[in-house]
Amino acid sequence: MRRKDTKERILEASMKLFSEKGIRETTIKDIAKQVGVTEGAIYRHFASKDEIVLGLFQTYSEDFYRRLISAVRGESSYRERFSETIRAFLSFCFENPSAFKYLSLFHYLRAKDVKSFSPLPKDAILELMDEGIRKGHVKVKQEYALALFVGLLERTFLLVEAGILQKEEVLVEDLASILWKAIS
Amino acid sequence: MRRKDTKERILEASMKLFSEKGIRETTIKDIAKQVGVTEGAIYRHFASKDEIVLGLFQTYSEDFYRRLISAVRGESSYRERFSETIRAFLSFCFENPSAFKYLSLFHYLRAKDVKSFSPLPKDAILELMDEGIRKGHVKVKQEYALALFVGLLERTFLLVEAGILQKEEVLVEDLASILWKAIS
Amino acid sequence: MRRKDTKERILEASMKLFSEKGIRETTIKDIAKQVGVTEGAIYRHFASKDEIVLGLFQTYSEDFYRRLISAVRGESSYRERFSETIRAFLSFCFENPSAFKYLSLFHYLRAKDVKSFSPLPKDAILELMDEGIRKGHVKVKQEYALALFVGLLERTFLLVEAGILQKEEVLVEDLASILWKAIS
Amino acid sequence: MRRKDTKERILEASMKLFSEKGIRETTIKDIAKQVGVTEGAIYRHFASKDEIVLGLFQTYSEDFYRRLISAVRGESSYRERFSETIRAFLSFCFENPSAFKYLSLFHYLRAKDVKSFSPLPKDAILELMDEGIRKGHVKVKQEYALALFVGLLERTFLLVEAGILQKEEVLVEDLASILWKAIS
DNA sequence: CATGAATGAGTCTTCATTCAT
DNA sequence: GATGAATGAAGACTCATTCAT
Repeated sequence: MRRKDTKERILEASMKLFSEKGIRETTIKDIAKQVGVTEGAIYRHFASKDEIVLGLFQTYSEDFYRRLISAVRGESSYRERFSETIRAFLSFCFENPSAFKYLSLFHYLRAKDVKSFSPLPKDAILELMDEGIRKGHVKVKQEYALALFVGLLERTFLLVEAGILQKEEVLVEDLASILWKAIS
Repeated sequence: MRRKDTKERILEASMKLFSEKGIRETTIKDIAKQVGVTEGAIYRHFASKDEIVLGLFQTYSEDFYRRLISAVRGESSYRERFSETIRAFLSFCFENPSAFKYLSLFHYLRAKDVKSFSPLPKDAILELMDEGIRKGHVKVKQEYALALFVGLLERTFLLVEAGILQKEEVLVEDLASILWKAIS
Repeated sequence: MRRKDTKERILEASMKLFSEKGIRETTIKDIAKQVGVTEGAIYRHFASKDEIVLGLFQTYSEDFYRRLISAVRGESSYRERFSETIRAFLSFCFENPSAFKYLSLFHYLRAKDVKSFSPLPKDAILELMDEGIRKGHVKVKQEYALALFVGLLERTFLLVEAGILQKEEVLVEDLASILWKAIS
Repeated sequence: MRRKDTKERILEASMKLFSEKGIRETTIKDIAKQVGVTEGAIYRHFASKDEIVLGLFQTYSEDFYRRLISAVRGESSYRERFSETIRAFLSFCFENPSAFKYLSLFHYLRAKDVKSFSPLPKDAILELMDEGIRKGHVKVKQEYALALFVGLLERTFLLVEAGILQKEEVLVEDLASILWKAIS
């Protein structure tokens, strides 16, 4: 069982370590130790450290996008889907804090590489905002709407991570009504 | 020898490179080359790479705070100072894009070290929000107000940096009215 | 990989080079070349150069002490053990000239570090002298007895090393009778 | 006054630092700081660090030799000159502990360079022993006599330096009678 | 004479990657 | 599949020495 998915465990360990200490400051040896194997074993599953770094971004970026887009394209009313998307965003953050932090870090350090991935999570939000503008719900510039949406949720997550806000206190409905007010 | 203050030029070059490529991925050699000296020369001015890293954070973090707090503690009405603070925030970002990016990156990579610096830019924003809550202008939780304020402005800046938004299109008054609506 | 124990060979090469050229003037590269590996390989076996330096002192200091103390605590008469100890001293020197020189050098350069090691070779000699004083064989101050014993033997060894005296000419019994006369 | 003999002060500072920390581990900057000038100033007086290192050995080695040989070639009886030489040896050690330690260290680290200096202090002792053998006072091999003489005095000095023996307790006459007994 | 910034050749150390077992 | 010794290219840092002022 354990042995089965060494590859999976390498990815998990890497993401954890990358998000905690940074990519460059995490060594293959660190990852190997965390997984419980030796350095050489990593190379049986990945051709290079960068393959892990890139693979990780791809995997989690896609996952994040899929969760968001599925909320965005739901069946319910626009306002309900608006809330659902916020919920999906925060679920992802709180279920995988390392992953979310890793995605942010990757944006900072590998801005150029980000461009080769598509679709990105923000594309889901943009789709939601586009629809809102077309339907008249969103009255501010699309870019501001995106900046507000992502900015508020990311910062909220960071405040929780920093211990300034308790996860339990973060209410999707509060955030949804604040954002809704801001953009309409 | 070349020009007056090599030390100043080392700091500038470092900030530029750090914000572009990351701290760890910028070498002393890179910095030296950018400045036009050899590696050894760096060490006449700084005891270690980390002294540059930390010094840079201190310098710009203080500068950013000072600009913000001076807007926050201005003479005019609360609403005017609210706008002024946004203007101060964006001025800092657009005048020193590298510096702003560097500060963000530092938060990601050296979260623990950040705690030893005080006051931090966000303390100025918190002061503004506190006053707003006391005076009844701000009706959402202080943390959300902070998250909204910083989140929107940071994201707006990043969109400009990414070329998605033009700097000329960013109007302080638009952002101020969006934020004002969101928090009241 | 080459032969069985690279670690052992690193220690041997280091001691040889340290005793010939000095510690600081021996580089990791020198050691690696002597062993037939590259610099990086050294660090698989030792965390730092100083770990080699300290480890070497510990190993040979202990070995030297053990040989001496076993002669000091032998079964035979005091006078016989006196000779045996001289023999043990010189055996160590002539079997491991590098080691003996290294121990001396370490005393000169790292006097402070020496204090953290115990027991030291001189403790064996002191034990012998103590017994001699108690039993009335040794009539000079303990410190002079120690200085004479170690001083004569060390200098004799150095004269051999310098080619002034031939190893074959050094007779334990001659030295023993000289020392015996001097201290009684 | 002070400024006059910067050269002299460089030599003194160097010797002190070399004997305390080692030659390689003392930097030109260390020396400059101790003297109260900057690095560049050193090079106005000496062409290189090695010129200091070598010059220092020459100066003190000669001085030591001169003091010893003047005792050896005195007017009094052999036995008196024997004591005088011991007194001269210890005077040198206790007046310039750094110098004596430096001479020893130099022997360890630059054994090959030592050969190019002549006469060396030990030549004075050898002359004394030669005469003793010719006149029948010394009955042991010349090399042993040298080893005993130098070995005892050096070790005695080191015991004082290590705080094991008090300088006041070291009596020339005690040492002289011990040595005399040993070699006759 | 002195300063101190700068050079450049090293020195220790790290680490992604390879490979024989 | 896994191990872990070894490689080799870099990276941070040091320091004797030079030189413009």
